[in-house]
Amino acid sequence: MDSNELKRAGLKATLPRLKILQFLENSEIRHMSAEDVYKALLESGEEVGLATVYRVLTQFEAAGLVVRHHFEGGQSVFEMAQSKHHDHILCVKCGRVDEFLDETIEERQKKIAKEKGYAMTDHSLYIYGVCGDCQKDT
Amino acid sequence: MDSNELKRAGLKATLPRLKILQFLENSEIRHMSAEDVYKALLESGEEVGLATVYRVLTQFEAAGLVVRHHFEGGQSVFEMAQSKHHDHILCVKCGRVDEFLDETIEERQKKIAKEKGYAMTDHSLYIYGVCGDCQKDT
DNA sequence: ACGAAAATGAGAAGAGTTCTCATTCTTATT
DNA sequence: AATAAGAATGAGAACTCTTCTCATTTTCGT
Repeated sequence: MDSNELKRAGLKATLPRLKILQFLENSEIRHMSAEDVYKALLESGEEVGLATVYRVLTQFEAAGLVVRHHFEGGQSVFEMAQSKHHDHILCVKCGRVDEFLDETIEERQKKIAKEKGYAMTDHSLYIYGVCGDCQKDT
Repeated sequence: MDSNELKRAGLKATLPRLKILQFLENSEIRHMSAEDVYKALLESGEEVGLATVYRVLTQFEAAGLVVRHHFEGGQSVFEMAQSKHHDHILCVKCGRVDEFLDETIEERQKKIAKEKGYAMTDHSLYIYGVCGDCQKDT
């Protein structure tokens, strides 16, 4: 029962929130825009307003349930929060997204922030390229 | 005379393009949105349409004269291309932007792309934090 | 089950950016 | 220097993504 997960996050267990959370948890696709979520719910017969999807995803983000990314292309993309932080490498041809974590890079970033006098709050690293499959397709 | 710079880039030396290029070259502020450029030109008495500013900046980007960044907040930010690549560290309070280059991080990224089977085309790294000045202001 | 407070849905509105198309400018050629 | 063809510009419409408004519905503690 996901309602407890919502309650723990300080959110009332409303139907739209439950549907969105379940959908995110069960989807094999890990990175989705608000529109993606909206359409997928529609197709599975669940009616949730688009404004609500945006609102709920923003609330989930604030609650730490999901993480928002700003991939190139302008729109926000969300994924279920995972125990461990990670960065992303994206295929510019097919849109595939892979994840990675590199401790050396993490360390270096902290070091740079310190050197520049910043109290680091966050960082985002995206590597863009052509994935193995797309390299084959000429 | 900047017109040669434009010609070298394969662009006709039109007045709007010259104005925008000169403005970018002479501005102390290095990172500016299309709207910033548009307004600054207006204030200095140079009338250039907003659509033209967007178009020209995109052309400059394609020609390698400027680099486009996607800082958080949705809008594109441009800076004159420099000889050396660099990444950015941004203050979330005052919007200040500093630049850095870390060879270790650069190397690691290439390594990760290779490991994941990607042909790397680009990457973007932004560190967010509170700059020294803003930490003082409580 | 009731009522106060919060959440939702539909559409309007807003921000940033691109598109359309009539007019103007650039440039290669006289 | 004048010309003509093609490219660039400007104004506003249009588009995309996202947030806001507000009347209606839902949630949840009592």
